[in-house]
Amino acid sequence: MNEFELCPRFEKAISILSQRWTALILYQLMAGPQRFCTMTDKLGVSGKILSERLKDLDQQGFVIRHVYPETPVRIEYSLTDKGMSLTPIMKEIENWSKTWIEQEFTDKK
Amino acid sequence: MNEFELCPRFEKAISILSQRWTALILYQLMAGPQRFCTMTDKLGVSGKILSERLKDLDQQGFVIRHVYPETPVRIEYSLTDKGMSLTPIMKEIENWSKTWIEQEFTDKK
DNA sequence: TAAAGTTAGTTACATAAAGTAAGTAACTTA
DNA sequence: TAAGTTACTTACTTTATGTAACTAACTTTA
Repeated sequence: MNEFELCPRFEKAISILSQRWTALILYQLMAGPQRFCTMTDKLGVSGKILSERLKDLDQQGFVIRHVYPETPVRIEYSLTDKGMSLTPIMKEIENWSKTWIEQEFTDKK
Repeated sequence: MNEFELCPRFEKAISILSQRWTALILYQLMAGPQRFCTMTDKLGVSGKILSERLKDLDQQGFVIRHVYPETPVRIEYSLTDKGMSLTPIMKEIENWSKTWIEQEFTDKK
């Protein structure tokens, strides 16, 4: 009916990026390395989910976890090259939202 | 701590695109107008969810529903300008996946 | 004319994912 | 010794998704 077929790599990319919170976490990290509590505060994500996502993103090679044995311990998460490589996608979404997302939505949660 | 703040429009864009199946449905429609059963077949999404998503996407102005009173009835969904405007984002994701998604994943569901 | 087929859904129920809030470990400061 | 800090984890509730059967409206076939 249609010669157009879903590319498995595209599907996989979408399945990663469309996990709830994942894109926002990666976007947040594009501003630079950040610690756990900063991210929960800025994103409004629970510790439980942030913990899960960072573990996944670490395993998938998007994020690195650095431990600084200060007092109290400081743990920073930062993007790998793979994580950084998503920047053009995020910029494209950012750009799209400026044209197509109504002002009204900027007041809503 | 950081001058970088989450833009509400970006957040809204992400919340739309990261709904499960939504991005794949929009991507699929970029190939041209399609009917309900074609989409369930090609995407592997259940009728229940496809129905929900198409209703939402229609209300949000991404998709239009056309009824052709043939026998049996033919209903086609197509993208509006707003739906089409997501093409650069999809292309960017497609492009990213070619570099960063391993071949191994192309065998997995 | 009754039975079966078609498309585009909906409904009821089961499972998986996410949200909430309290708890923990390891350490320090008051 | 009590309270504070960060980075989590655990137990429980709510929401979202998956599965499979069912429906409406119409037509074709036996």
